[in-house]
Amino acid sequence: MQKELAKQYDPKNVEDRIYDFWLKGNYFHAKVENDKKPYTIVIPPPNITGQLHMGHALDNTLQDILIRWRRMQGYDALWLPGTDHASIATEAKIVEAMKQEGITKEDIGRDGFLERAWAWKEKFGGRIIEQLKKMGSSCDWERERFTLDEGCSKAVLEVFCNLYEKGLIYRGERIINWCPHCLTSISDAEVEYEDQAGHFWHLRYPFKDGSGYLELATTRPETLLGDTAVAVNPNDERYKDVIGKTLILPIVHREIPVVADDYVEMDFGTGVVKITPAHDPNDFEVGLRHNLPVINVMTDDAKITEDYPAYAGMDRFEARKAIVKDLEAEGALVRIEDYSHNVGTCYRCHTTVEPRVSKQWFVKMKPLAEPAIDCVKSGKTKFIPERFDKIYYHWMENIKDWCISRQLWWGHRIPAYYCDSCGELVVSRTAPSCCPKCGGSMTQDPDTLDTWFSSALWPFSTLGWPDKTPELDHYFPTSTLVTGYDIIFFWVARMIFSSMEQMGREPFSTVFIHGIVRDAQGRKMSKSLGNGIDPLEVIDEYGADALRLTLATGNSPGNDMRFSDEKVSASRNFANKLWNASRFIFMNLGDEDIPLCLPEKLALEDKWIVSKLNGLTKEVTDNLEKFELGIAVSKLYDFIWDVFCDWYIELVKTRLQKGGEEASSARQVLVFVMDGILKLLHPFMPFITEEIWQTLPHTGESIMVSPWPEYKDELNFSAEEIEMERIMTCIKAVRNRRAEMNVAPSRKAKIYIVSAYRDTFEKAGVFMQRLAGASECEICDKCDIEDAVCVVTADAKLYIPMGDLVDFEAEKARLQKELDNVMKDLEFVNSKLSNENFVAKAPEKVVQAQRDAAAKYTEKMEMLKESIAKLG
RNA sequence: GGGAGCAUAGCUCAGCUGGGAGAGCACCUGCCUUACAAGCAGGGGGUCACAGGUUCGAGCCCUGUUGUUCCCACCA
Repeated sequence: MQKELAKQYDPKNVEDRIYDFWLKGNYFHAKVENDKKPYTIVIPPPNITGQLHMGHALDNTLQDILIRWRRMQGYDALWLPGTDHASIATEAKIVEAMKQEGITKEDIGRDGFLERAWAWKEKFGGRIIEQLKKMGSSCDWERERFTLDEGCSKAVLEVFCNLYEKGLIYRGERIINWCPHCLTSISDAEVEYEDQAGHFWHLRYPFKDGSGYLELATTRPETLLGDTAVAVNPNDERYKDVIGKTLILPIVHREIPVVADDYVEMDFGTGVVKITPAHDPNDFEVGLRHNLPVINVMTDDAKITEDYPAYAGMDRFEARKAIVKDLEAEGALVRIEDYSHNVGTCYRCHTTVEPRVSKQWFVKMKPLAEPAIDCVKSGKTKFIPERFDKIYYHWMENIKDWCISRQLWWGHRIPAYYCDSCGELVVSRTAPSCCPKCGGSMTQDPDTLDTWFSSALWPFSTLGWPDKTPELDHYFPTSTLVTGYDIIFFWVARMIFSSMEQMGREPFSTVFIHGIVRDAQGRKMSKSLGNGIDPLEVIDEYGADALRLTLATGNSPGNDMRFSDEKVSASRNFANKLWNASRFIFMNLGDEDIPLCLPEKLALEDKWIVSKLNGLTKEVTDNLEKFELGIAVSKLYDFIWDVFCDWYIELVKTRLQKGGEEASSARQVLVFVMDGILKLLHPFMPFITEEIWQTLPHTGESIMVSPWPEYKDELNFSAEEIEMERIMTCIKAVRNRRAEMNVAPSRKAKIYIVSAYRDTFEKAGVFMQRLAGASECEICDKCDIEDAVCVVTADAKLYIPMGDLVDFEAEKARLQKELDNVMKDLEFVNSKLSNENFVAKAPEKVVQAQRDAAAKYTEKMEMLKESIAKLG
């Protein structure tokens, strides 16, 4: 570590050095310490792919803030699954290693979905780990990857077999959402609906007996090929007589029945619906009820099958055109209507999904949902903010079975095996050598599991489950899950029911939900819009600390936030301010050893700042306790900039210049307060605080493991706070007046102070000189100076003789205006106090506050009147 | 159709359990005051969306209205 602060704050420099320092010290390694209270945060795995986006940056930042804070509080804080996820800067290291190895983001895969993690490890993991070692990393990267890979696979296998044995996993023919582009099934949660302009094609199906037609409408005429019935509502008078009759399906000329089913709504359209069990979930249900045949008319990639030679091989949308044309030729098309409707699309590629009948694996959700609902209802798991409870309940209560099989090549294979000769199905933790029934050879199901199936096990699979490990014992259930609200269904809900089922208890006690990061215009960042901002580029320009501060500032739970360069730049400016304040302290340290405690004799301003810091410590801790990170950090920002830099440092400059005992105690207080500030700020801005802390006098090896400041009653000096603020009010008032009168700062003038708080203002002389342009200060009982500007505060009257600068008329007008304002204030307060209801019903504290205010205003009014009278 | 969030200064947003409205950025004025011009001092600027209600007192609580964003479900 260097022993001096550079003149210029350079985030890159600071962050590189600190990062290396942490790595060499192995600070990121969590050890299982059973005598310490555990604090565990669950994190999602996708980060390691290097496909970092702002959402990850936000996740990481909030998680890291909490972890660092808890660690400083003495918890055994672990960030799952890693021992090495220091912050988003970790990602920078990985990306750097990738660069060195010539591995591009494209090599890793375009999306950064969870599945890629395993592919990533297999293909590039080793090389990147080697490179990281070469770059000086002493971290146990291998171990982290290990938990990702083998450990989790074992857990997945175990859970799948458990659920199967309990009858909670079944294989069956159902309608599922099929993505013709990805060529896989997707779960309900993975379907995104979007409004699309389309048409309503009104068709008529003739009766077989020639007795006319039934008219109906469809938005997807191509599915007509698979129609196996037409349905009406059983209570519909209009169609009472046609139920049971036979229709001729146009074009195909197949005979289909008219069935009655409650599913049909009488007042929508004509009240007649065509039933295509193979291509619509509702129709499929109707089909089951009426024993209708299921006719699949499309191939995997949504082309018409060979069974319909006229359209075979046509894409579904081409086929639609062709079929409409043929319907028209046949006279079956009545009319076309414009219609806007919701179309389901794949959340990855946004291809229109095709509902499709196929054999898939499902998890029975009803029995799993109940304990999961109870888990939140009973408060074992709490959402922050609370309103997300409702969303969660609603989803859980209306949940359908979860389709978990995917036709993708990456991911965990389903541990199901089929006999090649007799078709026997075996689900097993180990591959069976032969069929238990006929002894034939067996083949494993080629399907893989939904990525969220394994992610749902994260809170315990990463801790070594199903083995009994000390980690699991110590850290489970975990403390906090930090994630965005967009992921509640995908991940959070599934972790809860999986944990309830497998572990018999909640996976975490708190779910801290944040919003999503939007661009400066409030739009969602997306690849198609090209408005995504790469956090690594932001870090390059402003530093990781600035980015973290930006993401933490103004972040209230559950709410979205906008991201803009201006905000990061403001954060960087703050870092710079802190840097310069530290430099100031550093420059004034001298050669003597500064003990890290308060001096015995504290001046007024010392007590003021110490007391303020003490209060801040309590507030920030309380805010963090309530997950109000944004509020906590803005309080720190205000304290550091306004209170510490703009006031305290300025207040002690004179003492420092004077030297001797007074300077020495000032130095001690400066170091003490700065130490507190740095610790409170460390979770938010770890790099710069560590760098500064290392340079200033300190105890301990790293601020990361130094104890979190605590509120202490004996450091509460509320009387001195009030006293100091009386002086500050005067300084502000004088500055204000001088600015109004355009008095050059270089022009000093004597200030006479008349006040009942004589003792206080006896101490104010130096401050008035340095901060209020006073040449000297005199406390007097009464002031008879002519030609003086008069400044009045609630506690004092200050006279500044400024000779020819004083325009008596203007001065009088100013004082009169001030008097008017004070009288207005007084009137307002008095109106309250004269209201009997107020005095009777408001709490005594509030009433007393108003009485005090009235007294203040009266006093000030008297002083102003006196001054005006004096001016003639 | 069901549900949720948001509406506060020109812009982006804070405002904790109700006690005379705040920050950052932008703007205006004056300052290179040996930590900092990425700065310092000062200033202007708000009917807290609208209408009712509860209360001694409402930006905050209740009801309704409007605008806006999102989530869920889905009628062919």
